Amino acid sequence: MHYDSPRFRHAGGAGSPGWGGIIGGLDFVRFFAMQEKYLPTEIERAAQERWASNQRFRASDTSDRPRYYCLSMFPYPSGKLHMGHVRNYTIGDVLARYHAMRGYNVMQPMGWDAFGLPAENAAIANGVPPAAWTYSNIDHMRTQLKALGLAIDWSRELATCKPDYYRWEQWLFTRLFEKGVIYKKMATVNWDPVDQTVLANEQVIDGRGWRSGALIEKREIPMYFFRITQYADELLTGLDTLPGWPERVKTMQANWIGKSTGVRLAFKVPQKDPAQPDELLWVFTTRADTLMGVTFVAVAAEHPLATRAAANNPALAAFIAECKQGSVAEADMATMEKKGMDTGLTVIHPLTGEAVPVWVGNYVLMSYGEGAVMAVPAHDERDFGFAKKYRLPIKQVIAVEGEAFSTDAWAEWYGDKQRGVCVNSGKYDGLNYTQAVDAIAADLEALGLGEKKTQFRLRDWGISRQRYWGCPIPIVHCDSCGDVPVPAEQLPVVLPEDVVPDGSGNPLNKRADFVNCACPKCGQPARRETDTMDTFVESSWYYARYACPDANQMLDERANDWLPVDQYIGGIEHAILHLLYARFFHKLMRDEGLVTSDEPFKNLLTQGMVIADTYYREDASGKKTWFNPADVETRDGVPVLKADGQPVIHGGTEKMSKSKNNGVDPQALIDQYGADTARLFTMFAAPPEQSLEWSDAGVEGANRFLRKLWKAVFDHVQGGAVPAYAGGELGEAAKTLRRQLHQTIQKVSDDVERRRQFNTAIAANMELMNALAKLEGADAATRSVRQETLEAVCAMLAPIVPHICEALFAELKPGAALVWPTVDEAALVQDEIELMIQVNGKLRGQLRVPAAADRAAIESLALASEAVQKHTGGNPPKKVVVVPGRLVNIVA
RNA sequence: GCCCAGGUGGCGGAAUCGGUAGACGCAGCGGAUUCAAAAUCCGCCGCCGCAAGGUGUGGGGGUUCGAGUCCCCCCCUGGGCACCA
Repeated sequence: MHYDSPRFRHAGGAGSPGWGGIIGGLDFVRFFAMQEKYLPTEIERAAQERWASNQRFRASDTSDRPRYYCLSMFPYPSGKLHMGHVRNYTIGDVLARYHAMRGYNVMQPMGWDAFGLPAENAAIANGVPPAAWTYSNIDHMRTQLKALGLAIDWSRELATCKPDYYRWEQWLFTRLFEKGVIYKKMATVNWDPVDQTVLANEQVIDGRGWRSGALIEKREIPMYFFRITQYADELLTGLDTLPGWPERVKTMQANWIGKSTGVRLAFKVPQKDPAQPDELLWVFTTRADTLMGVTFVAVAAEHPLATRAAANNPALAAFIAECKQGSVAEADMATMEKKGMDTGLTVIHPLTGEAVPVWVGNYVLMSYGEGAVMAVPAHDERDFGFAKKYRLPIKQVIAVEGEAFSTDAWAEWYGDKQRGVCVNSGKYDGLNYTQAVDAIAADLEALGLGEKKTQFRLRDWGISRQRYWGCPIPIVHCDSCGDVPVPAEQLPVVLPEDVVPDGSGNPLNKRADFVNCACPKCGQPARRETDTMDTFVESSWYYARYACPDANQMLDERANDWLPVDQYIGGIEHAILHLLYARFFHKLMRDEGLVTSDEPFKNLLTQGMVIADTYYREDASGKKTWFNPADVETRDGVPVLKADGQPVIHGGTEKMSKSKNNGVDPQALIDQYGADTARLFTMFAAPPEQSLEWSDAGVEGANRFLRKLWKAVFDHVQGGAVPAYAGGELGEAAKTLRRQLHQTIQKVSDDVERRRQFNTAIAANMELMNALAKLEGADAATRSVRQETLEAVCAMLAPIVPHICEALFAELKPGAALVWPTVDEAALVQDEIELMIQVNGKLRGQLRVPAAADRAAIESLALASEAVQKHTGGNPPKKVVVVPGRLVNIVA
């Protein structure tokens, strides 16, 4: 190959043309001596070297061209790229390159979400420090990303585990701590009593620790919290300002925030000593209209009333201890068997004055709401089941006309707010939901025992992690001054990188050089906080840092120049947590004067999951070992490990992840077929938003198409240079092909720009190429149409398969810029169109009519047609439906 | 359990606003080329049926001249559920 052939010219001299190379048109000279055979490895290496040496993808901070900030969610450096990454980053690259072809100043950065649990797990398994493991993974994955030929501005690369990144996060933490946006309170965690460590929810399997197998306990520990609930309303209403977000994501976020209006009310707790003031047990309910149907109250195991009752009740104490077993995950809490025990205590109903028994329920959580709930078994399905199980009374207080209530079984209408009317409720009888809630709330308020209240399901964001590999929380604990934030001039609090965790607690606690420090306030010896931050904190602001990665402050004015992100692309699994935290953080930064916009991401594309089969084996202790699908084969319908031929268990089809070891490495695909084939196949397999069950069947077809494209251009170029069709008489075949070409440009533009559906854009180009292959003739006019078509196909596919398209385009039109093709409206005009004929909605024939034919003409032509005569027996139609351009339906 | 998606040939998928179901590709089958194979090219390809035709978009019901698309109920798969990221 002649990479330095005489035809090769460097664009724009020694400067840094950036994406401007495309606009300037200087970059697209032949950089590759064309051969008949398609040689992806050579072409891709040559193209990538050119892009790197020209700094083609450098985004300009000063250009006056319109900007387009295209961001894909940064990866966790788990070791190798998997197909989910390839899909995500190719989608982003297609949009970035498309906009560059449209003349935008594009920024597409990349970085590393580098803190996190897998690095500690790897350390435990292999004895390698998380830092070294992470940096080596980053190096490998960067190489893999570069091999994909992504149009990334690598000068903006960042890694969240580097002090020059996380120092600003610590700086903001101290500001927010002083402002009261961050505060400390107790929170419940999974405690492994054997390993003496806090476990993540994913490390608790069936209520046991993943390594020790020990029964997990719930433990209360102090934690720092972001007051996200203070922004709940804005996070909710802000969704309405995001038309570029998928509806499903906005729905999920709105449901997660869960704004509800209800009534907060109190039951009096009787005092032994009447001189004591009344103690109140508060609950929140959205169904105050059913207050007269309350037959018991349930409190959390940690509730003070429960603790008090258990003091002289060993059975209750034992039950409370049982409730404290198991994980804190909501999915576990919601699916476990509902259990309870009577405390023997009663409280006083605020309106009736009746005594209501207090139960401890394992499904009530202390940290959510008031830690207590009122139970109305007749009108809440969960309470109904609980009451049946423990033979508690069920009192109907809502009736629906025409429906009969029975305590034997639950019926949907028992919980119906719309149709229900109060009964057995004294003065409230006959009131509907709204009227009853209003009346009861007013009465409670008059008694000082309640008021209407808006409540959110959203809880404050606890960010303390009892782990080593994370951003240190910049707090110093001083015996005399309390929790003291580290002053700005002492930041960053640097995490030592030579640590190897062993799975028992946070190793930072054993590092005297880290822990021991002087109190920034009084100078006395003090202890540094050893908890680190939730890694969601780093991923909540990285998008802003890309705009000014070298700033000697958290963000500078360049952040506002680039933000909000024009297009964010990432997995649908991030629909709630990451995207909600990032939106929240953006508002925190706004309120600190760091950014001016209200929302970080203008448009969002949520990529569907790439899923693959999971396989595992279980040892005697129940510990699972996961095997990669690449190492498993099926023999006689049974999955077995290739290495030993012994069976493995199929664990379902799930998103590719490190923990389930079902990530498929794209490297083999790239090595065998090249990056363009990998990119084309990934985009062709399914539309971006749809989940994709991985299979590489069909990769051959993608590669075959690129070889055909290469051959078509090669054959055409052999015939000598010819300008693209610019006007003049054409034969019927060439004219038809030109019409298809411009229909394709129209369709593909819409697919990429509006629909973001690249599989159909590719299919349309394949169809066009199939049609082109059938176009015969070597006359100048036909060749000019062929030239026009090949130029357009290379341009339309360039965002998807950039290496081959640039190489081919440089052969077709040396020195010219790759720009997006435009539709020639004149080429679209048709004289005749084909209509379908239906009789009673069934397809019975076709009809060719002049494009200008009116309804009456179409109707009479259709009625006269053989198909209609045959199926109606010549009888006059009852009705004729004419859909212009589509069909005629005769109703006989 | 709760919230959000999805279910179309042997397979991945298309059908954009209620109007030709199965584009495009894979696999398969038949043919050409070849000493042979690979590659390439041409043709066929939902199911039942010799055909005419019938039937068909997870299942059941409904609206409509007409439903993969809209409405109701059910089943299955995937994502999320606050310490995987």
